[in-house]
Amino acid sequence: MAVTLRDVARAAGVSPATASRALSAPDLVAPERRELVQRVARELGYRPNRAARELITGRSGHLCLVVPDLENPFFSAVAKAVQARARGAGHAVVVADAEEDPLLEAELVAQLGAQADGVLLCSPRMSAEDLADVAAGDRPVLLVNREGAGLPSVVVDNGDGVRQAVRHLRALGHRRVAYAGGPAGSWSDARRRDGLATAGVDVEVVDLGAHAPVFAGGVAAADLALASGATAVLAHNDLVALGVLDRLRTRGVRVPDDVSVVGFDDAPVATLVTPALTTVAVPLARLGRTAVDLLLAPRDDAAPRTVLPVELVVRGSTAPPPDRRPDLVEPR
Amino acid sequence: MAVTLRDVARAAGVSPATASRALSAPDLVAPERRELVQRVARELGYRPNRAARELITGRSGHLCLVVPDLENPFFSAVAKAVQARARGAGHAVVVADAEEDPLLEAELVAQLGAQADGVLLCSPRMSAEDLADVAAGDRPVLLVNREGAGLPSVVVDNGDGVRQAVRHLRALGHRRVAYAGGPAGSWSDARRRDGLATAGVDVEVVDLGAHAPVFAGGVAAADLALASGATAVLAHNDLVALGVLDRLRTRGVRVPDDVSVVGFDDAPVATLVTPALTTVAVPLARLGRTAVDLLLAPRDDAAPRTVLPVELVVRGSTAPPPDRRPDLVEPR
DNA sequence: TTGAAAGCGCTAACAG
DNA sequence: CTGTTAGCGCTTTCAA
Repeated sequence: MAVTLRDVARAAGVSPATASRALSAPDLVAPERRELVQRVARELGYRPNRAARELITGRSGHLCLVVPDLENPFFSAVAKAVQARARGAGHAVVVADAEEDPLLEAELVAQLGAQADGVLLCSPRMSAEDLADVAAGDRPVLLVNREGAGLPSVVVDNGDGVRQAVRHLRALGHRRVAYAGGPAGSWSDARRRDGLATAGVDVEVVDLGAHAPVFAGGVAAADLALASGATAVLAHNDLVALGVLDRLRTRGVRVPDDVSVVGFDDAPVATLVTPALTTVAVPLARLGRTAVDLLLAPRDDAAPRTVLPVELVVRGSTAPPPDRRPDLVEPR
Repeated sequence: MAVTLRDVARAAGVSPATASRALSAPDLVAPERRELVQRVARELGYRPNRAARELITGRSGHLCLVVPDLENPFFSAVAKAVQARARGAGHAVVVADAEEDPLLEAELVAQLGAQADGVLLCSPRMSAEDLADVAAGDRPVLLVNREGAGLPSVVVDNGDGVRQAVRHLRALGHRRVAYAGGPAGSWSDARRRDGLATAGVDVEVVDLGAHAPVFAGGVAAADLALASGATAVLAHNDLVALGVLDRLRTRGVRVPDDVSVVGFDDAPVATLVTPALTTVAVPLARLGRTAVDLLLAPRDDAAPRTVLPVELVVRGSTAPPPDRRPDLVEPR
């Protein structure tokens, strides 16, 4: 059997209450007894029983993180940061993968969130109604990469991101840009479309429709992009951009000579390919850290809506369009 | 306040004991009362308090998964599978990222593992001694991608993997292959070196030394590989292989025309690049699922040591070496 | 088959 | 500042 607080108290010659206080609220105990208890606890290898503590305090020491897909580098980056920050704050993290399924997502939140000190909902795919239901619970919930239901949130400036991307392409001389959008219900995708509509530069944007936020989605989008006559493709995220890149290459289209490609997120994969991806860098680690800080902070005022800045990173996948490069040997 | 078992019992007109049994051990309750209680519980939205249950049963309903780096696609793939399988078995998963740090790893296992129903240690970097300490605890521990300390384990056939890779290269005509190894303490890396030594084919293997199991490690290894005069590089994993690919390209070396590259794992990134990576496919999801099954299975016999098969997947990054391709326009 | 009662390990009043 | 007491929500003897 494990060492209990009673064992420590007995060995230190104090009552269980004093032992408890010496470890959990040191200020309430006389210095010498406090240190005695702490020393004894250490020597005995005492580890508080979380279940017992939770039963009375109502706090489990667990945070719950729900993501649509752990294998997506965006989410694994956030998960890593969340996990690290939570550990620093004395919390363990229960991670749940919703498999891009809105229903499973809602169920996971209900199940796992119930016994957690707080829930981090990352890019939730669930409907606004389900989100409102989630928000109605008593435990704190924080949205990452989505806003809504009056819940506190951390997002990035999606509109500014696409604006930076489009301006970059316009500066290179592109006048017709295709947008390979993300999944239908994606909140961030909607924000990016808004940004596109208000980019304020003389660029025609062709909407390629919704695509799964993965490599295969990009492959499908590439053909549409080519058919659209656009000279540049802005992808929902880096994975999609990579799919575009791959398909273009398969079809004999050179990047960036013939077509430019821009990603979003700056996930680690962005620099794993050639040409390296020009992309809108999202502060992934900061997103995760901020989420934990906000979730754990005392909720004094109204639900805070935090917006983190993004920054275009120009790499090898963007260049002037063919018609702007008369120096090319074979312009077509 | 949440709905408690007492509430359910009262509403159903039975004692708390009966209500408890109706939900946790249905066989012990008369059919009609059982169904009454279950219906009332459902209607009231009753959710058992895990802490209270754990306090008495000793089971938390949590598994603990410790990985060296959540952002490494190998581990995120395993984590995803573990999480899915655990959910199916009614368990939540606490995920911890040890940041490739053996000390932090040991600490995490001690902290988080203590109150979990079982611990999944994936590719642990810790010393054999620390591993033995971990094994000495009372809760079940299962090793993934490592064997040792008399603990049950699930691994893949590393030796067979490198053997398949080397035979493939030999068949293409390569006679000098460089091995870009993984981190110094890596168990799987040691197994692969063993496999290399006993590949049983007429191939000279050049050891490039230890490298971080990430992109940057491969970049460093590429220069060594070039200097070694090898015509093919076998990398510790796909990330390293991608680093090799990138550096070779930067230095003007064509893959696979001048040098062939083989990865290990077949992580999703393997098909995201051009040329797509020839690699030893590891059944990542199966690894995770098997780990959960074994951890949760009643430990009847001695610690099982499961070995999963691997399979070489030939893609575009391997081809005959230059001297075997006299048809090339520019052999050098 | 059911209920009463005890208690898991810990913390939070409440006195002293 | 410290000890006594009670009890968190649940399961599990033990009797009935």
